[in-house]
Amino acid sequence: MNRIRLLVFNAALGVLDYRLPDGMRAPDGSVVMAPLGPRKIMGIVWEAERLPAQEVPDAKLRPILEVLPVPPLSFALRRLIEWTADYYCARMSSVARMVISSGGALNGPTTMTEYRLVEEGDLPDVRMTPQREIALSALPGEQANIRELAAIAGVSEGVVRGLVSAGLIEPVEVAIDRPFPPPDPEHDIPQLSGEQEEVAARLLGAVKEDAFAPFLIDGVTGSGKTEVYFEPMAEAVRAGRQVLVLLPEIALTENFLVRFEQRFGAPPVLWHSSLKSTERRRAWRAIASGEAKVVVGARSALFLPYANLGLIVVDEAHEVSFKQDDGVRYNARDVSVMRARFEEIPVVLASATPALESLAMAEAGTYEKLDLRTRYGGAQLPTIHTVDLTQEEPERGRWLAKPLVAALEDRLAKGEQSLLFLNRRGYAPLTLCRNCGYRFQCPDCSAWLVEHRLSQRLACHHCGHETTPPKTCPDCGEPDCLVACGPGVERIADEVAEILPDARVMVATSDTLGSPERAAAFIAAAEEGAVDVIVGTQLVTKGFHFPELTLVGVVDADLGLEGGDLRAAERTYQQVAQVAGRAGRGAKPGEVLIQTRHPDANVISALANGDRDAFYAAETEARQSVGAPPFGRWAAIIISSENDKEARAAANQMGDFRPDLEGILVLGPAPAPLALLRGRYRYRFLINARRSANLQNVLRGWVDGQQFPAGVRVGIDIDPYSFV
DNA sequence: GGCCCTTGCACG
DNA sequence: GTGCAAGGGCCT
Repeated sequence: MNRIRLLVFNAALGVLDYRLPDGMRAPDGSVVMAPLGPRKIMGIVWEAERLPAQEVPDAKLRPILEVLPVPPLSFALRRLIEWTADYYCARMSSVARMVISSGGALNGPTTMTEYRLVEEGDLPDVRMTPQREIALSALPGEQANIRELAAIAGVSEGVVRGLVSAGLIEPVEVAIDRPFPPPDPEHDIPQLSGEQEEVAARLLGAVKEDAFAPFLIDGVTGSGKTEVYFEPMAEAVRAGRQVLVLLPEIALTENFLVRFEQRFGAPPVLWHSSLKSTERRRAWRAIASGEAKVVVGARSALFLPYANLGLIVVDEAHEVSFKQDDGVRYNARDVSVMRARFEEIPVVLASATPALESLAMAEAGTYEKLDLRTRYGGAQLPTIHTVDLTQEEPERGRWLAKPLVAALEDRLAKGEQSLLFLNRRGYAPLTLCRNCGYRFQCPDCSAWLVEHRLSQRLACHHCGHETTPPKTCPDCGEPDCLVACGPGVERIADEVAEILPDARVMVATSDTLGSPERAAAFIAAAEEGAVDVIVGTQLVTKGFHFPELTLVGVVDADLGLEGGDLRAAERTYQQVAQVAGRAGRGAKPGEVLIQTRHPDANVISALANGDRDAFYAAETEARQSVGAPPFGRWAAIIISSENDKEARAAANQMGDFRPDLEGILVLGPAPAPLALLRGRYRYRFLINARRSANLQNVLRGWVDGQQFPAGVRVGIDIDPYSFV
């Protein structure tokens, strides 16, 4: 009997045994289809001794149906799946799902059908409807499958199908195995500075050695980190190996891609969540076959089945967006290092403001730290001043203090660019009724609706709920009584337009730069000098390089210190330092003005004095005193249900069985700061543990030992970044 | 008795 | 996750 064990793609089932039919070969890591009752299920062949399963007699085993025509998942990737599931208390099947993230890539035809609008000219005469009009105006230039087109146009699939049968949208066959142009490592080798050359040479050596080696590039903003890590990438490509570059935001890739193409003469293979299904299949197959040499992706690219990975680079490694939730709450920075360990290859974390955890690893000698201390091309680091808002209070309804206004006027007169940073999308974070005090709140979340004046809507930033702002108060019925409270980037842009009527102002947020095309257009406009003042969120804190930008204004440096961030001080430091780094990257020196109500706070004074070491020292001490990372560990447990009573009862029940162990402190249950999110009521435990404690085992034991009603969900977040 | 809904469990 | 069978309540 040829028994095989499968990790199946079903969270509840987990592991099932099957029979391998005679003559069929399925080595460990093979992706297979197996029968399950009347249905089919996908699974991965796994080493039986590493995957515990309930014993089942031979007679009950059914034969698997087929082995899918893709390379088996490697030994290293299987170990990574196991490690990730174990460390983050996630199900292995959920992690495996991120590997097989392109369902269609595994089998099926090598062409797919996409649809696009028929060219002008020979349009058949058809009945027009409002929905069809919307589709026709939204779809020029788009080509995708029906579901994706419907999503792009914001109409139902039926409308798109109707247009297909009416002959206004035509099908196009697209081959999914079209090759990607290979990057040429010798295309345009740059002239590096002495300091850059040294770091590049060290990394290049590591790629040649082909062994696990974690590096931390600690380079000031504008020091040319990208050019430095391009060289070991080129070396890996020369050796026929694949390279993975992780970037925190898609909006960043545009600028990155231009530089990449200049260096390598061809674009890299992209991987991010907004790829269309054909693009996704094509990239997945090229990655699995080894044809994709350089993959540039968001965090989800980390779990792809690279055939022959030789190097991982994590740029802006301090970024919090690397820690998010795609079904599994994992930190891409940390998992990258583990992947490199299993693959036995070098990994490079690059940042101007490394996380305290990363610096601690470097200090302990686990990571090799490589410093870039000077800006490339002789540019100077900007001078930084604080503006004390308690002394220089802007008038009511205004947010820019006099010194900042004067500096903006000065730059405009000189024809130089300015950047105003405020980490708040939209026009105003709260809208209320002047008459009765009614506040617009999301029906599904405990959060205010944010006014977006450009798009004329009130939106919840947590769940996506939207309404159009009414003319009268929904509570008291009073007309013209709604007032915007507090600033968002749109409001700051309005204020700039009032103060500087001649200035060309541009808002840069995920709302305005959401797509790669719009991001590219923004960058082009800024580079051409077609913009005088950029008002942006964290999206503009990194990655951009505008030589004429000489002034950076931080509208509210205290904003990040509020709210539920476990590393608020560090995050504020990083954001402000990063955005400050946008100033004076060309020949002209830069200036940074930080508006704050707490100029004496540790973070702010460290920023103003350019004294990073002082900040990190103070932060280290603060973390040490409360046992926060890297000195201790945090975990969060969120219990949620659509029914508040049920959620509270479950949380209290969890509380009754809280672990009482040396070295583990359990706080809670308490309503989570976002007590209602997407219609679910949420309660939270925070767990602080000594490094030596086996935190994951304790949490698993605690959670698994309990039964809850069907509607209750319990989520474990290891190394959480926020309280919410 | 028939019908519908909920619940529990198998599914390898 | 999903389908099916068993059990219970309630209508005809």
